[in-house]
Amino acid sequence: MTAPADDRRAFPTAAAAVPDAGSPSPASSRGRPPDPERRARILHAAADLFLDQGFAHTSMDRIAQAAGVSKQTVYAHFHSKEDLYRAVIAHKIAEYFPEEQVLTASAQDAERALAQFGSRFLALVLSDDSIAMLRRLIESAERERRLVHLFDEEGPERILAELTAFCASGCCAVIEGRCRPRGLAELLTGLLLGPYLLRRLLGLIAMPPAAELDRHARLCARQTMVLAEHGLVAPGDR
Amino acid sequence: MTAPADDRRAFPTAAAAVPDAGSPSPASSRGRPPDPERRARILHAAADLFLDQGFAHTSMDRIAQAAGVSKQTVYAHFHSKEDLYRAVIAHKIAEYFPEEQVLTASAQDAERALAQFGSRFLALVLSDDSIAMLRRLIESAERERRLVHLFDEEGPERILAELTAFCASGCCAVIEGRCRPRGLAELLTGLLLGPYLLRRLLGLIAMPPAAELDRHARLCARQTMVLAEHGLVAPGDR
DNA sequence: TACATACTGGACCGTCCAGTCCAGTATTTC
DNA sequence: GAAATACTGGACTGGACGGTCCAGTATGTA
Repeated sequence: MTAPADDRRAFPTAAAAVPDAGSPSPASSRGRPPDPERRARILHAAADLFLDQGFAHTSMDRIAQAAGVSKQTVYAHFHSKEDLYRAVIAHKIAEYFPEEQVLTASAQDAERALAQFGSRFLALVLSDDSIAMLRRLIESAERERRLVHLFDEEGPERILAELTAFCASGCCAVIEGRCRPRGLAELLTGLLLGPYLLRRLLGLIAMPPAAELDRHARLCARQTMVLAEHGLVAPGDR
Repeated sequence: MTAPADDRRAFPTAAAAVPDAGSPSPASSRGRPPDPERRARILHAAADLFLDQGFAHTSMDRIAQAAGVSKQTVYAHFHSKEDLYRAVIAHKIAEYFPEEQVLTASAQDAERALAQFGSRFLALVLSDDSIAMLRRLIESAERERRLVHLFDEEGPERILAELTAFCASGCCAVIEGRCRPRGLAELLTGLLLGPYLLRRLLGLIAMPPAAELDRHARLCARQTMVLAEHGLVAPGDR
């Protein structure tokens, strides 16, 4: 049910959407061209291994083997292990947060729209793949500041911006004027993730069933509306 | 302002409060006894290094050097690198979550008590040391299930249980009967951590100043009360 | 004093692994 | 076909590091 998982062929294009930290030498147009299919296989294999074993526990030999490619070829496509790691994370970020608009502005009423948003948000953020990526991002947070910022801009910030725009739009007349829309967006996402995020990161619970997430999302939407009506929302500038 | 940091001498006793995964051979009472001071220094140095470099990036030589002790001595006190790591985390857990009762049941009114709890809770959980430990716990979550469960029982679960007990007690008459106390406790902690936890884990923000945390805690307490009055709290059994 | 154990310092071993080299083969452009 | 580049497979290097060994010294108990 989680979005990705089947697109082994989406790599070349998707990877281009991101500051490409990989491939050395632009190469001339003579001779045999590098095989994008191989590059994709390497990236895919590396993603699998890095995301569930972590950087330190994954060897380049293992990646080459899993990709069905010689180690030399891996190094032909990516300068170093760290480069490959960065490329994997950057690619995953692009993969998890597609351009698609998440909030349908034409929703009947605000609460319902927020609940729908909540369901999709939780399904995305709490998915096995997403949690694995977050784990890796957190473990290398000190060493990979750039990646973390890239993630923040492409992920949380973009989603929050969208949600904020929705809250600020005429769509939810009830809310307007009562509180800063950004604060409202942060409140909702906080409520949504509260009971799950840390437990999920620690591996204490599995991905909850969709029905449960839906129920929770509806509750959170309701809570958000009530708090907004009471003017009980923090200023948006955290 | 964060609780620990000064107690280099508290180790021997504190460490005993925890399932001791370290020291080999109970040893007879003859001959020179092992030096608890050295053991403490090792544990302390290891904690510093493990917590801010991570397991993989910390070598035993480096720990021995930082502790001012020979490598052999390190191995005399702890069977292996993993054992030492476990001992460090276990010790940190005991250090961060002291027995002391966090909630003063004699508080004037419930909301005020919850706000006070919130302040202390945030100061504890968001502190640099605590965040570093959480990072390590998350990064090794797949490999160290036992540690994670130990953490959960000694940390989050105990705090939640305390908070739940408080919510269930006669102290907050407003709330009673309206909703499950456990659900209320989870709601409050979720609201408290929402805007901070992930950003902190990712290193996107520094520890917020106490004044800000206080303000946030008061808001969360208010929000919790309002939601409770509306019966808008999830069942406690997630 | 005799014995047992702890500690030091440093050499040492085995392993793992990132990254390189190379000789040969496959593909593509000119 | 020729030149250029990609890919393979495997051997190889160099360094890092967990863990052990040892000879000598310190420090405790009987």
